[in-house]
Amino acid sequence: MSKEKSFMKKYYPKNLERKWQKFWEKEKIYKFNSKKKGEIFSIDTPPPTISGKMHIGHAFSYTHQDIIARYQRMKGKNLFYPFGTDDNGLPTEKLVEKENKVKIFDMERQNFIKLCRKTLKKLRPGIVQEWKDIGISCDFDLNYSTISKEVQKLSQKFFIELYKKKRAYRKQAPCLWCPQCQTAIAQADLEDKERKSFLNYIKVNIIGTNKYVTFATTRPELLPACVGVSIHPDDKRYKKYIGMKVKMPLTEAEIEIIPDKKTDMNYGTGVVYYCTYGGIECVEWMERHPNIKPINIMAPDGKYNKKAGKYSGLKTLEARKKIIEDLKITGALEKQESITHIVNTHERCGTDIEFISTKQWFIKYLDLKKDFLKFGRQIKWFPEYMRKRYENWIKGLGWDWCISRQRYFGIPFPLWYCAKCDKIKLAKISELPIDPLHYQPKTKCSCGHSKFIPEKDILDTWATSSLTPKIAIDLVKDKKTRKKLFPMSLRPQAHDIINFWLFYTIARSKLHFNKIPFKTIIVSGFVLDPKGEKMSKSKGNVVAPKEVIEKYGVDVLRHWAAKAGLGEDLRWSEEEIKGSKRTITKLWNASRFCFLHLKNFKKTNNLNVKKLEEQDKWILHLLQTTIKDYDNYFKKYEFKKARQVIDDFFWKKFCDNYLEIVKPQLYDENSSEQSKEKIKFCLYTVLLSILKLYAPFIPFITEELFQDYFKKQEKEKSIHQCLIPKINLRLLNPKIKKEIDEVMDIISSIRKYKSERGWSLKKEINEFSIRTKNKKIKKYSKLLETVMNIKSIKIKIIK
RNA sequence: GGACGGUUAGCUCAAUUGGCUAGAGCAUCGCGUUUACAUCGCGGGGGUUACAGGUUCAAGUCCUGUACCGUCCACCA
Repeated sequence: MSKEKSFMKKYYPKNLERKWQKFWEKEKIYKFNSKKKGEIFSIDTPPPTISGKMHIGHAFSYTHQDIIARYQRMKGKNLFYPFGTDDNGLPTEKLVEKENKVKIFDMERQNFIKLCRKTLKKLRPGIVQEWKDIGISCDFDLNYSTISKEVQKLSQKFFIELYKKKRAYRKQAPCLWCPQCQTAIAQADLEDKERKSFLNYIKVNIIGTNKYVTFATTRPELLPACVGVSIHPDDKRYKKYIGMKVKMPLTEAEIEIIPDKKTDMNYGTGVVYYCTYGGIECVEWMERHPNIKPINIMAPDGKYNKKAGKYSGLKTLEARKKIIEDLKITGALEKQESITHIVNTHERCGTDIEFISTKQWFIKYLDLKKDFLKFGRQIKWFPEYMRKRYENWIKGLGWDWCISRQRYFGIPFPLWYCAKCDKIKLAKISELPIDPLHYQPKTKCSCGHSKFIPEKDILDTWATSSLTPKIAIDLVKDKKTRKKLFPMSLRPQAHDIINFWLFYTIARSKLHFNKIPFKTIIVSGFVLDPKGEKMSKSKGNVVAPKEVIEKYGVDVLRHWAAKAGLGEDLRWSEEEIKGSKRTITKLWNASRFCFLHLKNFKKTNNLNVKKLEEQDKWILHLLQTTIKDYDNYFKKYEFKKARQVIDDFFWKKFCDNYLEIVKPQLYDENSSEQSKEKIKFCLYTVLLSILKLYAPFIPFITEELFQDYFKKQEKEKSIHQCLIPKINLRLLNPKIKKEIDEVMDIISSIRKYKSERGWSLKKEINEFSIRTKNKKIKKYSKLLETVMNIKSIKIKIIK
C-alpha cells in the first residue's frame, strides 16, 4: 500500500473507541486538579442505581450532561465531575434477588446482606464500565458508592443531626405500605395505575328500625375492619339517622352513623363506610375522629390476621372474592357496578399499596414548604418550566417524609431503644458507621438500664442519595477546595426524579446547611419508542444502548442524543441514527482529504490574514460566526442548537462549498505554491476548529483525528484539553461575506443550469454570463471559472 | 379535577424581542461518479402553520376561546 493510500484508512469505531477510553483513563485527562487556578465547574453527577443494565434513556441524559461538562472543560474551567453509584435499598435488593434467584424473606438477614455485597462486587465494575463506554468524562477517581463505609458514616451523621434538630421523629401511624416488599414507603414512591374494579353496593340495617341504608365501596373485603359510617350533615335523605347505629353484615358489628362534612352527597349513595384502612380517605377520616379505635386486620405481608375472623390468612383479592360471595348469600349485596379507577401502587414493584399502622421514622418538613419553593426560585432551571413541576409537587405534599424501611440492605439507623423505658439511644459520632444489630451502646440509658433493643430498620435510599453534593465534595481532601465546591455549579438529571432526588436534595440542603445545593439544574427528557410511547420491557420496545453502540459506535449515539434539547423527549429512530452515522463518516472522510493535502504543511502563526484570498476570508469569517453562535447557545445550555450550527457549518459551508471551491485550485498545477499555502492554512485552522467544536459531542472520533494528524503540531495531550477557539471578528471585513454569499448563489445557478440540461457538474462550458448589481463580484470571475469549469465567464454590472 | 408542555411539509424538528418568498434533515422524484466520501453531489415537487375569533401597517409568533396529544400531580368512598 502506498503512503497516499494510508490516508484512506477506514473508520472502525469499535477499536478506536476502546483505545481512546483507555488512553483518557491512563493519562488522567479528566482528573480534577484542586490546585489548578481558575473557575471550578462542579457537577452533581447522578449516581446510577445499581438495578440492572444501562437503559437507552441513561445514555441519552448522561450524554447531555457530558456534552456540557466537556464544553465547560474546553472553556478552560476546572471540572469537578465525580462518579458514584447508588447501590443500596430496594432497587439493589431486587436486582440481587433476580440475579441469584432468591427471595429476601426466605433468607437470614445477614446472609442476604452478604449476598448483596457479593453480587455488587461482581456486577458493579461492569455497570461502571457501561458508563465509561458512552464516553462520560468523569474523574473516575472521584468515586463513591452509597453503601460504602464513608457514605454510611456521613448519612448516619446527618441523620443524627436531624434528630438533634428535632427534625427526625418516630411515630406510630398508618403509613403507606407495600405488602409485596413488606416495608413502609414514602409519598414519592407511589405510582398511579388504572384498574378495573367493582363498586359494591352493600345494604345495612339500621338497628331498632326496619329501615336500611346502602353504601358503595370498592373495598368490601375490609368490612371486618369497618370503624365508621358517615353521611353529610345536610343530606336530607339520611339526616334523621344521625346518631343511630347500623348492623354490619357478616361481622354483626354495630357502627354509629356519624355526620361528616367531607362526605360527597352525590357520589355512590351518599353513605360512606370507613375501614382501617381502605385508603387515604379512611386515614384522614380517622384523623378527624380520634376517639375511634382502629381495627388493624392486615399483617405486614398483606394477609389478614385473627381480627378478620373467618377471613384471616387471606390476602386482599382472595378476601374480596370470599366476602362478596358471603354478602350475596346474606342478601346484603344490592348490586355491583363495574368501574375503572386509579389506584396507588408501589413504583418499584407495581403492587397496590395498603395503609398499615406501624412505627416509622419521619423527617418533619411540611412547615418548610415555603422555603423549598424559595430555594427552587434561587436556582436556575433549564428548561425553566420544569420548576413548575417541582413547585407543583411541593404544593401537593401532604405527609412528612417517611425514611424508615423494613428491609435489609441499606444504611442502618444509628440507634437503639432502651429495653426498659423505650427511650432512644443514639450512637456517638465517633462510633459511625455502625450497625446497631451488632453492637450495644457503651453507656447506660438515663433510666439506669443497660439493655437496649437495636433499631433494625434501614434508611430510605433517597435519605442517602439526597446527600450526593456533600458525599462527592467530601472526596476532596483539601478543606479550602471543599468550601469552593459548595454549592455546586450544576445538577443534571432526567425529569422523572424531580419529585425524588431533586426535591429531597434541596430539602436536605435546606435542613442541614440552609443553602441551595447547586446553582443550576438541567433536566433531560426521555427516549420514546418510534410511536412516541414509553419504552418498557413488557411492551418489548426497549432499545439497548449496547446494541446501538455495537452497530454504529458511541459517537453516533451521542450525536443523535444531542438532537433533543433539554426537557425534550426524543423518539427512537433508526433513520435518524443513520443520519448521525453519515455525519461521523463525512467528518472522517473530509479530515482524510484535508490530511492528504496537509501532509507537508507546517503550522505558522504569523501568516497575514489580510493577504488571504476572498474565499479563505469567507470561510474564516463563517467559522467565527459559527463559534459565536455556538458559544451563545451553550451559555443557555442549548447544545441542540450548538450542534445544529456546527453540523451546518461543517457540511454545508466547509465540505459542500469551501472544499469544492479549493479542490480544483489544490490540484491545479499552474497554481503557485504560495496560493496553495494560503488554502492549506485555512484547511488546517478550520478543520482543527471543527474538531474542537465537535469534541464535546463526539469525543472519540475527534480525538482520533486530532491524535492522528494535529497532535504533532499542537502542544495539548488530548483534544479534550484544548480550548474552544477564540473569535476575533474584527479581523475580517463583513462585506466579504455578502460578496461570497452572492458568489455562492451564482455557483448555485450555474449548477442548476447544468443540472437542468442533464450535464455533469464538471462538464466544461465555453461561456456563461452573469448579471449583478455588485461591482466587486468581478474579482471572483477567475474563481468561478475554475470552480465551475467555464472557459470564460462574463459579469455584467446592472443598476 | 389541577398544573405544565405541545399541535408548522408524508415523518422528525427550525423560524432572535411580531418583520422580506415559513426553513432543514429523512422520505420522494429527476440528474450527475477517474482524482475525501454513492455513508456522496446538484436540482425539483411537497405547507390555508390544529380550529375559531381578536389586536396590529404586519401574526407561525401576542390575546381570548375550542379541539386533540403528551407529562406530572390530586382524586372520590
